[in-house]
Amino acid sequence: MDRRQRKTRDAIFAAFTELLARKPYHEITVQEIIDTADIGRATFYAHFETKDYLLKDLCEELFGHIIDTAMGLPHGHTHCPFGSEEDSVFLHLLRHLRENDRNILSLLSSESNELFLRYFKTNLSRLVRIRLADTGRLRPSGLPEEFLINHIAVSFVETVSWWLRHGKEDPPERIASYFETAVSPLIAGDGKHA
Amino acid sequence: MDRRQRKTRDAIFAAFTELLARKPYHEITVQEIIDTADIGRATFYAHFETKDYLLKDLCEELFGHIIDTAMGLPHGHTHCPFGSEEDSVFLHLLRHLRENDRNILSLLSSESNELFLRYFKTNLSRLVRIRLADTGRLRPSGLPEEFLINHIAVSFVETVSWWLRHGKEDPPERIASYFETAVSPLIAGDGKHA
DNA sequence: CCGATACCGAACAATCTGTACAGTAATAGA
DNA sequence: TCTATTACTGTACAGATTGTTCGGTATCGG
Repeated sequence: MDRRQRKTRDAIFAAFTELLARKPYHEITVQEIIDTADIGRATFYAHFETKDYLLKDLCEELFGHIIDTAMGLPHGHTHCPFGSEEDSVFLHLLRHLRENDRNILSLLSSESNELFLRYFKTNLSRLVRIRLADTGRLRPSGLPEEFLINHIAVSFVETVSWWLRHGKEDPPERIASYFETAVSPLIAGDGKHA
Repeated sequence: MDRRQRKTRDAIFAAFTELLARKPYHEITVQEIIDTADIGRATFYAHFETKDYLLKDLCEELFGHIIDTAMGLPHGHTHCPFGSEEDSVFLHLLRHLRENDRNILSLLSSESNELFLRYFKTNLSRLVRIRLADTGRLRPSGLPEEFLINHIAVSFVETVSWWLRHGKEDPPERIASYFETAVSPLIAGDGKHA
């Protein structure tokens, strides 16, 4: 990809991210993004059809990347579908988030965080689905699979959201344990492993 | 309140609700609302500062009403904080929702349903908080109270959302049981009552 | 019946959007 | 290095939307 394109694209993402930290999404105008990124008007529209598509592309890059990384992780060697507390994917995700890679934490803490939490959830569902399918057996809860996947994904996203709203100082390990406590009763072989 | 005001207000709510069933919130213009409600431009702005405030007022009326009603319900005579499956507040809520009172179901099923689910959650948290405080004891899960309240509220909202996305034909009783299965492990005395 | 109040409808400036176009600068590849 | 291609600039533009103003009319409550 042309170096100019990359620079412009990055400048737009950076400007957009910066603005999102200051004001809600729907109050940000394309004009502001253009001014902040210091680019020509036509240039913006050469890259993104609209502000909504900009958001979409940004989210797909961010969460697609994070989740794909997590999907590539080894699935753990324990009998627990989600791994023991020490090496669960979720703990990995929390640790990764805390590093504020690409300002993803800022976005998830912003006034428009719901937008990002939604994308987070969508991508996370993929991961949960795979993990459940891979490791097979669920506790016989009688819940439809899709319901369960959704429930777990949402629970994690809400846990992250709660983390950011409340004690950001809480270590990822504790947050992960909250999450596990909330959902582990629904998962086979993950009852009380510690 | 002046009869004229009520009529106008209702007309606006009705028009807004109708439009929301057809297109997402952010694609609806004030002009469309005005045209659909068949009122003068200045009249709209005499009632609502902005489209956002219209949404806010509508939601507060809808969910405030529904939750207040539910809060007024007897808290059940069983030992279960949330009542047995047959008379839990949540089952009540599901039944009430199914009646599509004031088109609340349409709104929760619309493309902009996230907007409404958010308000739903906010109001629901109030109810959950009260119920938990009233009936006292939680299962000793070690989770912070606010975390637990949020988790339960979100789980219910997501359950409703799932209900609307999937089998709308499923009876409220079954949906309620899904919800109870998902959260009851966290609540004292509500483990396996059936 | 009458004063108060809500509505109408048209007009208004201000803002934002998305597109077009002609000129300039940077890039990739030979 | 040279060249054809591609991306960016800057301005200008039409169209749409917003929120306000104001004189006139209709409806309400008492």
